[in-house]
Amino acid sequence: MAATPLYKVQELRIYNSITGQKEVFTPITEGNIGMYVCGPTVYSNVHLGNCRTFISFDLIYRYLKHLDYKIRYVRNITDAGHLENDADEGEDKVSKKARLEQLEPMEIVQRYTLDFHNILAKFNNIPPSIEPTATGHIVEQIEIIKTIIGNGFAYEANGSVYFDVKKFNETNNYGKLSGRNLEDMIANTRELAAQSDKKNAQDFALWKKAEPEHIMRWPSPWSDGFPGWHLECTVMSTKYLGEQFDIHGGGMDLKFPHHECEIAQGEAACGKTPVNYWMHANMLTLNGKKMSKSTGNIISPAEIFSGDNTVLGKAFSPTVARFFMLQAHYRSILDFSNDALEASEKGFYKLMDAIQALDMVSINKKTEGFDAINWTKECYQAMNDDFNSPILIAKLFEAVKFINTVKEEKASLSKVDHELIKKTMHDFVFDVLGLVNENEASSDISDKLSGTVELLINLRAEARANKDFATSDKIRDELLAIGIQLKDGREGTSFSLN
RNA sequence: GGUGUCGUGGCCGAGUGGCUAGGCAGUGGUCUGCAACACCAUCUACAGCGGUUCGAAUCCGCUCGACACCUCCA
Repeated sequence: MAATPLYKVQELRIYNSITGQKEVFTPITEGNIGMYVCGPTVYSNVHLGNCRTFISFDLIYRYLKHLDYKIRYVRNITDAGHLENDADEGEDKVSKKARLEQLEPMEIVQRYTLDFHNILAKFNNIPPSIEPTATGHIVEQIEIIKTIIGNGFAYEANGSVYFDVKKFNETNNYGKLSGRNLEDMIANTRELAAQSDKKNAQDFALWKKAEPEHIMRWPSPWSDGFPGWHLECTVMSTKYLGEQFDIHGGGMDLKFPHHECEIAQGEAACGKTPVNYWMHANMLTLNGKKMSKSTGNIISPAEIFSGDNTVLGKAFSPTVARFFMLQAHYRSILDFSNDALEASEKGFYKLMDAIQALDMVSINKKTEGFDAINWTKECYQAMNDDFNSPILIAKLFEAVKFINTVKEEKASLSKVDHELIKKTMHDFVFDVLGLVNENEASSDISDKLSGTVELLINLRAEARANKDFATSDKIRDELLAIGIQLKDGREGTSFSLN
């Protein structure tokens, strides 16, 4: 195996939500990583806010792979157990949608799982290693409930099983992830509804007895019913990654109660804390407020791609939307707007143009005006500092400026540095950031297109040589009108697709 | 009410004790037949008020404002 380049040996630091600090990342097994990310509940189409979280973790997944870690990435599909409302009163989200649309629950699940995969593929997300479903792990969920009851941290009441938070908190710490303490929570809760089977309002369901009208139900020692929402993640992460694993991710809004409950379940079942590094991706906002299905403050990926929404002035490609999101750090709130997206789009094309130009610049004996090795190191430093993609992108634009200067023949570039810049650019832009150069789309069409445009460029050059500027401008302007921009340079005319 | 995060220039968005963030937009120039692209130069900042410090956008306190979680959401 080749020697690891120096710039890869710098420590990777990850902000751990449970300690509130950036920590040096040390996997349980050297060279291997287990990562679990909470996936969607498939009862409706994903919106752009959902996508941001998965794009954030796609960046993380890609970078860890790039660092040559062997990584198993597990992301679940919640197809049962996610209740509409309060755990005592609510209806299962999938069941409700099925009832409303008069479909089988699994038809709902299939429809929105396909939508989810389709949209994430458009954003060029890499699929996870394993994508397990809650309904595929009912048996395991029943087993772990038995274990938790056996360990004394859960109780059965009227066919349902609840996690005994108060009991758990006597020996463990319920609230350590979200920074709450149980006494405060108890002091601040309203009186329990009279019909509740729970001992305390903080207790959460591990198993729910199904009401007669409830369509999704499975037999269990306690009742015909269905598992609680928090349980599936504990079961599936344990099954595929072990009782303790490296990284658990999800949206910031899952920190409490969902992830807090996962910690409690893991500790109650296995006697040890399940996760070493908790990572939370922040929200995408629209009009300064969180995108949220329940408030309707959302924009869908399909609307971005078609431009069919009142806040949008035009359509944007998936890769531009992805680039826009990666220009903010995953832990920062990002506000969506048409202006911000347009700014990102222009920057994105500038980046792509420079990468193309890199194939055409002239090579000299030595490099002047740029330290390619140091620049490469800085790119890694940015990503090693808790996956700081905005700084990485700022660094990439430093190279863009240099490439353009070389193109102008106002700076020189050596063969060795040319290769390094090219490799670093490609590694980070395409492999790590996961961007797609739309100019190089399908090669067959692309070849025919460039042949056609070359012909027009030659005709225009002849016209210009004859000072027939009416003809030359017509060619230029009409190509621009259909999205092909001609660029006159020292070496002749090139073009790009806008 | 409880817990937490944040307030950066026209817009988006990094940084977090002294050193240019970056992108978009603007202005002046170079290039061009005119443009576009590109390049060079340049302009708008760290919510407010105190404090610590040789030095604070960065640390501390207060005030104001915003957001998130505490019910479902990535």
